[in-house]
Amino acid sequence: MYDLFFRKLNELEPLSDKELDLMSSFLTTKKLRRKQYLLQEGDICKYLAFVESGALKSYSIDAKGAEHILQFALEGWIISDLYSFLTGEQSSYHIQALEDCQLVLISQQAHEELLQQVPTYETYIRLQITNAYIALQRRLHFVQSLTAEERYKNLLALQPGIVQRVPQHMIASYMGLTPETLSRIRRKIADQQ
Amino acid sequence: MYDLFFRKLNELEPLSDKELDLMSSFLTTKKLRRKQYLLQEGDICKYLAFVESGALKSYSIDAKGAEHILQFALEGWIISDLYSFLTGEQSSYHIQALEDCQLVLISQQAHEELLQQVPTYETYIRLQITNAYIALQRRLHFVQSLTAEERYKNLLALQPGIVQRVPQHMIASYMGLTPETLSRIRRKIADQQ
DNA sequence: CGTTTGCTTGAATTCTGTCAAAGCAGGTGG
DNA sequence: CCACCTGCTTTGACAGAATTCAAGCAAACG
Repeated sequence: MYDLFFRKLNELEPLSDKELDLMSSFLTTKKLRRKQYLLQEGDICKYLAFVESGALKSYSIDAKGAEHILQFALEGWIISDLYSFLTGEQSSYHIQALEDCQLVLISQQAHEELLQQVPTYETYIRLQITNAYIALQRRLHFVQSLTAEERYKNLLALQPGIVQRVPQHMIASYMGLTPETLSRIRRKIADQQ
Repeated sequence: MYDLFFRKLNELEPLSDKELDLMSSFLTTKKLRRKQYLLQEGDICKYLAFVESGALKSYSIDAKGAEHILQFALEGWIISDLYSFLTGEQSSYHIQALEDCQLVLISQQAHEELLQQVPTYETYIRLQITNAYIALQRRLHFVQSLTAEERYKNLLALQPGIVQRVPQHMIASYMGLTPETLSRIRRKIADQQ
């Protein structure tokens, strides 16, 4: 149930049996079917969700009803609305399964306890948040300095898994483009070769 | 010298004299003249810089030699290249003073020590990083979902201090626009009224 | 087998970037 | 005190990129 999650932590530092027991006692698991929601706008985000298997997206709906994808999460990733999770404020995002998913849920309380009691957890989470921050910064930088075509090539190179598994119109939404524009960019890249 | 910095920490939790002494012993201060650099591309970022007074920008230079502003920092803000600071890798950013500045510098070593020994520091930094992450997320969301005009109005509403103190072509760079486009947007907004 | 879902294409329109030039301070030295 | 920089902003004309709206096509699904 917690295979991949424990393996990730073990890669940082071997976990004692005591720590494993402690973590098992605080964590829960959840299955989501394709299209089911982990979080909806207006909810308070109660969990960090570690993805054991499957794929999810987080997105918001703007004033005109259009969907804007913020993040995808595949196996081994964590997805959540960190803002809502940490502050207890209402979320303005949705998190939805793109495929059937097996998740490990970390509640706010579990998170607090584990930060205190399991140093490896603390290291892992700090690393994840730092990486998330850096990835976000890089993404913003790319949006500002690269053309859409360059950004798509980048995504192909850096995140091939996502491009393969996620419908193209969602990639477009993630990139801040219309599906038509992305389709034309792909056409152009194909013609170049 | 550390007035504003200590005041910020005190707002979270009153600091003991012992903690104040400890912090003073680890922190250093630095003055920067307008246009001087705190960090240049290729350097390793050795400090978190808390701004006591003045203003700075962090930016990168792209393949075509164009400048892209990532962040501004005014009094009470922290500026750094978190990635380089935390990992020890070379930075791909520059940090430069826009006005004469008075800074509090937190070295990597000081950061480690203070995280361990001053709980209020740990709380403060965690809060800052979380806020930075959330702000970045919101900014990315705005870039994807709002028009340039809407984003500029947003900036005026949320960060009036920056718009007043920073030259307009830098605001344009921060927004990922050319100065000409921003000028036309301002014209359009003015005409609406 | 019909419906849904996703991808592609075309034409018209809007937005943004580029290049070049002119205007407008504030500051400096003569 | 004035003339002249210099840094910054504005404007115009044009080219290129992305969006919008509409239509068509193919694969997947119940």
